[in-house]
Amino acid sequence: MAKETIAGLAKRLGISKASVSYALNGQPGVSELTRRRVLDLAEELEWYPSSSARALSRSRAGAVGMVLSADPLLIGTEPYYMAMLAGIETALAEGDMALMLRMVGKDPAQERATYERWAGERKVDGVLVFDHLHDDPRPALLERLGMPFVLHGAPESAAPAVFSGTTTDHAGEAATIVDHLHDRGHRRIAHVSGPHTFLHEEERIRGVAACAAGHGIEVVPFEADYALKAGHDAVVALLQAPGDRPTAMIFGNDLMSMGGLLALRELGLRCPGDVAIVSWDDSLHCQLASPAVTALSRNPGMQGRVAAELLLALLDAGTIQTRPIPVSELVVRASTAPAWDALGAVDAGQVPAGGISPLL
Amino acid sequence: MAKETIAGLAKRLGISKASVSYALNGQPGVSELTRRRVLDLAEELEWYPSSSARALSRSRAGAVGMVLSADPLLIGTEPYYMAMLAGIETALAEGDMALMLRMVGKDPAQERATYERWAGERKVDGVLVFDHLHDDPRPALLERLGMPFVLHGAPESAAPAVFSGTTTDHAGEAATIVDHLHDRGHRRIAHVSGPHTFLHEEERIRGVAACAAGHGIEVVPFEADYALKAGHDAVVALLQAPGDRPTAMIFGNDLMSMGGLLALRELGLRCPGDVAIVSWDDSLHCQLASPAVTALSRNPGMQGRVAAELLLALLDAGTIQTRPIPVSELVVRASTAPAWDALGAVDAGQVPAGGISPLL
DNA sequence: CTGAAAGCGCTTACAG
DNA sequence: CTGAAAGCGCTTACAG
Repeated sequence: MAKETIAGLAKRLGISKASVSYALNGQPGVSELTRRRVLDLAEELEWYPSSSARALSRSRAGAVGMVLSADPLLIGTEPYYMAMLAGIETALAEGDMALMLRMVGKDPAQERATYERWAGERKVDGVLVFDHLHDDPRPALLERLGMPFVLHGAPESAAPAVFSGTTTDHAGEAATIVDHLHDRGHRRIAHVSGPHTFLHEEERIRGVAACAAGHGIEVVPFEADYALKAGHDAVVALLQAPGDRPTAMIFGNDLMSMGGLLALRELGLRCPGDVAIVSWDDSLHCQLASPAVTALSRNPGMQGRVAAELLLALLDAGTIQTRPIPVSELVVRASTAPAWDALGAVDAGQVPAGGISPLL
Repeated sequence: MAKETIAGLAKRLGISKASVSYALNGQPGVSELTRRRVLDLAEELEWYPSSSARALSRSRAGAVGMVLSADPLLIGTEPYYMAMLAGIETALAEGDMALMLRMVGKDPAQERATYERWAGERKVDGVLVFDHLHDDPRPALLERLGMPFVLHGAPESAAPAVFSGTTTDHAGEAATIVDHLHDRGHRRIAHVSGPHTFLHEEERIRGVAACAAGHGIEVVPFEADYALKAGHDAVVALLQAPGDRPTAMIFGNDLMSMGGLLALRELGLRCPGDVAIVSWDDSLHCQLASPAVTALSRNPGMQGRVAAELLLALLDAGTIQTRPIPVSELVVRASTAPAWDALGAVDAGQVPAGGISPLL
């Protein structure tokens, strides 16, 4: 069977190609009767218009691109990405847009080359950009390429009105975490962040410092790189440093939190007895750890959905807008249990009463 | 600046569109000098041929599709998928093919509808199909749609020569696991598998049974659904059942293994002292657990790469072939430590000496 | 080796 | 409301 085309349908129905097209696209110019006949025939034949022909004549690819630029190892172990992808794809599908995914290592040149090529080939109609960097070159590049984009996770303060993006209240998140640690009696804490090149890490650091200052809490900052090992090494370094040691530590993601926990065990320290832990990102890892780790639940699926919806609005209506990501919620677990509660859980690996069921 | 086209380049160079096209595509029909001039100009202008125009005239989309059909929750927490995606995308990019990703829930109708639409719209040139089912309707559907595909993970026994696919030696994997447990002295084991609708689970069950029979080991089969809770509940059910209880358990994936571990803790049982555990899938969860869980390392990234390469070969040359996935390796950890080694690690949560460093 | 022309399968003014 | 025609930007026989 030869592939059906719009011309074939037209001939079968004894009408013109134009009428078929109008009928298919819900445009005026055809009678209701004709429209129904076209639609019925298309369904009967299981026929769909060719996407490339459509793309060519409409000058619209019908797809949105996304470059995941991170250490493949990190991407594979960070549940964050997959959950966000799911949110993005679901929202795009509802808007009848396909998702084109490209994974490159932590190589800015490749990400840049991908955008240039996509723009040149008009392969995608827009892109989703993540992990806003300090002095991020990507907005300017995309602007120059004429490629619509949405920047996810810009700080509220730095939200420029010239392009679409989501914003996160990093200071608010920081306050949630620091307030909690203050409540638990901590007066000296360490903050193991991700690389300072990420704008959101700068904002978090600022937020933690500000809130801690208000409480009279001392903060020891420590820059790391989101890897498990980095969390481990940070703890070792922090605890070997001269001076009072911190009684609590904030880690920039779940992987580093796990590394930190491992280090504490190695050093024979108890969590939360000797050092409490908070993760700036929740995941199954935090839930399964012993002790389970208190974490900021950022709902990556919903974040992806919001970003995707902004891009759809930009492409459909040219609407440039900024939308705040709903505030994250702190899920309190055993790793920051108050001393008296923690008695039964200080030994890493002991499960505090009631610490399991919420998972199942 | 108006968008450049091939006609524009031709005019600038004073040659015909055809020559530009030949030069661009490395085809004969142009002098080396002309070819160079074309390529140089394209690079200077940062110009790329329109993908939709190309797709239309070549009748080739330049993209490959993949539909991830699983519980979003599972997908988000199963590192397996992301790692495989990375392998797939990398291989496709090398073959100059884009990856179109669609995520639908565990809904066969949606997966089917996606294939029908992709085929009708000629949106992708081929698809990658995963999780071979018992009486899987997808091969026949794709065949009918004329959509090239590669089926990943068919059992070696059931590898039909009519379409491309990768095969896994499930029986071999089963033997690796069962042999190991036999070595450790286990004579009664439970096998908590995924749903029997998956062909690979049937094969695993058969393989475990066969190998166990050879060793005189008794196997208690138990069907579950890959979720954390399922692993937990399986353990509870298995240990409450009358008769001798198993001294070791095999879980179909890492999530169920974690659930199983939680259940053991709840029940006050020791691992591996009372019950040893093996996971039929490795991941960071297995590595971080206490005790760390012995697991079959299946290298999802490489599996994705192999499947993608088969699809590229099929699309480029029409080559239908079957390729075996290299055998998986068993990573032995504390959860199956021999009794004497395990003395220091029986208490879930205690870290066996040397159990941490390999991670970091 | 090069040029003029048809074709890929749609969409969209423009007349009727 | 309908039809004939041009156009989207490439590729590819077919003559020269």
